[in-house]
Amino acid sequence: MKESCSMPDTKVTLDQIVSLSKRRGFIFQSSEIYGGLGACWDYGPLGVELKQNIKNCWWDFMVRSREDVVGIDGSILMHPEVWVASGHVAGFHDPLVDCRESKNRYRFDQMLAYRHPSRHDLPLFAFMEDNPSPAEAKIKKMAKGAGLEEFEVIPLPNIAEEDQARVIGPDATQPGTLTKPRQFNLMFKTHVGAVEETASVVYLRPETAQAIFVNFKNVQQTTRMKVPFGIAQIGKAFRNEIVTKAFIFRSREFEQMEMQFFIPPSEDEKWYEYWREVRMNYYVNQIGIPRDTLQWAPHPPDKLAHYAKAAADITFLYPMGWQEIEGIHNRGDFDLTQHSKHSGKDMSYRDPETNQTFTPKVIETSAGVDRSVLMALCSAYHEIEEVGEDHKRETRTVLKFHPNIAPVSVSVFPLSKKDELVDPSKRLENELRGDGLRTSFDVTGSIGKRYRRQDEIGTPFCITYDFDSIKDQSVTIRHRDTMEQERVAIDRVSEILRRKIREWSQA
RNA sequence: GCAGGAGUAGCUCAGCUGGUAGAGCUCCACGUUGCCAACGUGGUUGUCGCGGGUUCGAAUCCCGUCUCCUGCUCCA
Repeated sequence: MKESCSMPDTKVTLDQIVSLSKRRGFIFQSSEIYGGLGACWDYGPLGVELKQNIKNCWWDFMVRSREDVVGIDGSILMHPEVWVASGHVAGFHDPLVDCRESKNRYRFDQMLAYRHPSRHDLPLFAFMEDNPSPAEAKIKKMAKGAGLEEFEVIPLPNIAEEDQARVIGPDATQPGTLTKPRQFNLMFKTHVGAVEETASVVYLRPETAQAIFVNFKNVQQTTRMKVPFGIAQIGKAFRNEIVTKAFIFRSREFEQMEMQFFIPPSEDEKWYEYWREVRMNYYVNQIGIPRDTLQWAPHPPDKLAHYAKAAADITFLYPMGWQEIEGIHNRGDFDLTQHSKHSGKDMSYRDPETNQTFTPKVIETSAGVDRSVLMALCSAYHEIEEVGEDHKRETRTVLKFHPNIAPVSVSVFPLSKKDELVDPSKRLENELRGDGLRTSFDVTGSIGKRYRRQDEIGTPFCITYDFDSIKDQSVTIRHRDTMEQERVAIDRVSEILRRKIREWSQA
């Protein structure tokens, strides 16, 4: 019997997750043999199972188990006008300026500058349109006798090329530290049709939500759903991120799990509260994330997105700190109103009971699939120090996945590779697979090595078929988290395992 | 985007001031063992991230480039 001591304080690093992901086939870098493509990742055989389980979990919870939510699967390419209506065309094309001195970045079109009309020996003092005071303070110090009232204010984009070198940035002390404005197109552009013409430009959607909004009427009328009800969707979205980050946390191609819940205008506070609670509980109970590694991050009113009335993020304690895993937003009626204006189509809803007509408001829950995968990996990762009888210390790496998301639920081993054990254990595996369990089978190496392999990919249960099994028709179930073993009859294995998985959350 | 660090076997990494690549683990086969990384024997694996330059000769020096990590910044 070995003693084990868990070390929950040992912080997992992103490097450990990246290394394990590659070693065991969870996640590979995209196009690796060509040197990789920035911030793009491929899911391997175990990774795709984990990801699929996470998506299925979400879909079952948000759609199939509820009467008031239905699903859609919208196309990635949409009419370009959709992104004008949604505000993305305007919001995603900001010209930006960097300051080499202060390391700040500014919206070029929001920058102004104080310029002296005649004194070319003086610098130009740039400032943001809502905050002129730092520039004014600098003028007092540096203007060599010229008073503030002598300066004229002009937009920075109107300043001549040759004067750019004299500009002092809003947070800089030296002139000439601002870069030239650069246009960032955060939406991926492509063309419909084989011939590239301006008229054929379309975008890869930067969020899945718009497919839901533009289909609001279609879905409502075909399903005869009554407000309040929700429309859910899982799908890919694309953003040409300037800064990618932290493995699969922020990539340019990613997958979202979104639900837009349509409600009467007066009920938005109530439903906003409701969905925040539902979504937080989901991570704890369905995915098995410890509550103390999850936290709310409300958006302060001045930082809200252009569409949002209120918003809060669920954040998870990743190796790189607290980061967003899901956003719950009160979008108001912004989206339906915008699409109604731009398309000219009526997007309002008539309540059959009150006969009132209104544009529904929307509560959005928007979660990142890839971020959830990373969260699952980070949260599950444990290194446990084992001390053997010979006092040799060794580290056991265990992914403590909730069985709902574990890529493999049960692995079956014959104790020896003799046919008399291999054949019946193989039959047992097939039987379990037939009962809907995700199974694997391993005959190679020692039994201990096989347990450790399964630990490392997070398989919650292993079953060993030994020489006694032939006589007593029983096998050993070995538990990943406790390493305990129990002897059970073969014809009850499937039922017992499925019960353990079902009751896992309550355990 | 800025600053710093790093890219050598599937993984972790060594390889000094230039002399045509190495360890541990993993993996595979056979034998042995028979419930927690066992042992023995044998075996597979590298365009030293990529491109160019210097040199008789480059993993090593120089230039460029790509990718990853960390911090800052940004984020619908």
